[in-house]
Amino acid sequence: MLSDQEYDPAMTLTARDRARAEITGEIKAVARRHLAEQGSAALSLRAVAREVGMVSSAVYRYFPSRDDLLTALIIDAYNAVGAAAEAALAAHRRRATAQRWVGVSLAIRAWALANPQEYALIYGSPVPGYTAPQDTVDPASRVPLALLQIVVDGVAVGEINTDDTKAVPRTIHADFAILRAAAAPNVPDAVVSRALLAWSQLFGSISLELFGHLHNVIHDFDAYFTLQMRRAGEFLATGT
Amino acid sequence: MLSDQEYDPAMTLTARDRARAEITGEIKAVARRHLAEQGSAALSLRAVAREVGMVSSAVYRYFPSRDDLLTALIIDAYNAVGAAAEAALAAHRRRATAQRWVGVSLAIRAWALANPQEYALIYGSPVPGYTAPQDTVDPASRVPLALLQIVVDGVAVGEINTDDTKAVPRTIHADFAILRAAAAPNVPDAVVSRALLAWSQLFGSISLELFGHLHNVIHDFDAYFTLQMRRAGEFLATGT
DNA sequence: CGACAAACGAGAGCACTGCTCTCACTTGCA
DNA sequence: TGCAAGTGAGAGCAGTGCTCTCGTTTGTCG
Repeated sequence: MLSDQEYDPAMTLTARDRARAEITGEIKAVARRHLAEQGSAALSLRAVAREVGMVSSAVYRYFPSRDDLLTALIIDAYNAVGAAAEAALAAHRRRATAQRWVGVSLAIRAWALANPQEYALIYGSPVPGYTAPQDTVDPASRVPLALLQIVVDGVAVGEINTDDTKAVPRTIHADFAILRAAAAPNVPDAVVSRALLAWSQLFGSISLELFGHLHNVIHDFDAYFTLQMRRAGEFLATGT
Repeated sequence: MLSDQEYDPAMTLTARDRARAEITGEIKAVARRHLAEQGSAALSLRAVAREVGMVSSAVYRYFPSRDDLLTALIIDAYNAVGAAAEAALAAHRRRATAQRWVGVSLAIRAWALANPQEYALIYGSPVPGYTAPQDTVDPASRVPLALLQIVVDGVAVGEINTDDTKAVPRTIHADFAILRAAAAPNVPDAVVSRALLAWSQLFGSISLELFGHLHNVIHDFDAYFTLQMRRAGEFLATGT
């Protein structure tokens, strides 16, 4: 497959660089497995090093601290859930607004159920003392942007009720205006407000379920979540 | 004040029992301060012991493990936020349903802002490997019950729109029936559903704000939260 | 009242953690 | 070809949760 190799970016890299990338990836992969199995608090650099077959100090050549390793996992998690949301968004391209909301919501929840520790890592309590580096904000915004796209498209095709013209507080209007200019053209304040409310619902519903607050209250979580997101989608689109 | 001492329950306890209760309380108080200052992950039994003036092994006479100390703090946190919610519920007794929702919501958020680490402890990602002991479920249900009480009262006085009679899935109907029998008499399925959705909104909004997901999006958080809870209260009461 | 068991605090110790520093060795570039 | 940068190993430090043993204090019961 020589022709393939011509396009392989690894060709332009030195052997050392390739080794470095490979080992970095292996460390991350092992760390991700440990995270999934025991949670972020139990993630130990030394344990990861042991499994990779290195001594702990060697891992520090690749990640300057445990927090940096965790940051890498956080970025990966944001990208994974973001990709899931974007895929669902595309798959439901031709559906009505409310149905798209349900579709993307279900995709996000499915990812969360499949990767609960990663969900907790990014949407649960921030690791104490941990401040999100700038590298995380782009991946972190993929899900909100995907959800917002539903609204933007819905408004564009006239599928979203924009009758509500009640004024919002001045400061909020300013915040919404920035958001509108950046990612939500022609979406009026009331609809932005509904979208944020629906986002809170989605995030809140998944967290309540995953963190055990619906234990012994709801049993058929699949049916419950679908029911609630249908209602949320209807509310988002029609305002009722 | 001899007459006071007659009613002092400590009188019936031995000196050792009183000392034990006092030291237990002191440990908890120091631990709570450490929690508030550095978060749950940084809570160290040894550091607490040092500050209390004991050696670490002595603390184990009072709390069998770090997890048990954390559980005590969790129960206290649930009770604190529950008490705040109940107080707001009582204070807004005579207000309309939507206003009561806003009032109780604001009280819960105010508590969360004043005690962010404790909020994260109970509503953030569960400490990995930590399974909630039975002692936590009663304190944990105080907030949901207070919120549900708004709905129960609203239905009782005919202030909540109960026109929506759309059927919910059978399994969900069963779950709602249990909830209705236990704590929500005469509240129809659709209203229970709206209440749970509003609860998700409340919890989701506070978490999104506190965990930094609205950073650079919303700036006037007070106005934003009030606006959103007004809308949620309206939705809860009227279904629109 | 006096014995005995339970409760208690201190100290040492074990296995683990994140992280640093030093030392050899390898690799890639000038 | 030589030299600096990159790499891995090992020792070590300060901290953690937790256990065990040891005297001492305390409450109860014969």
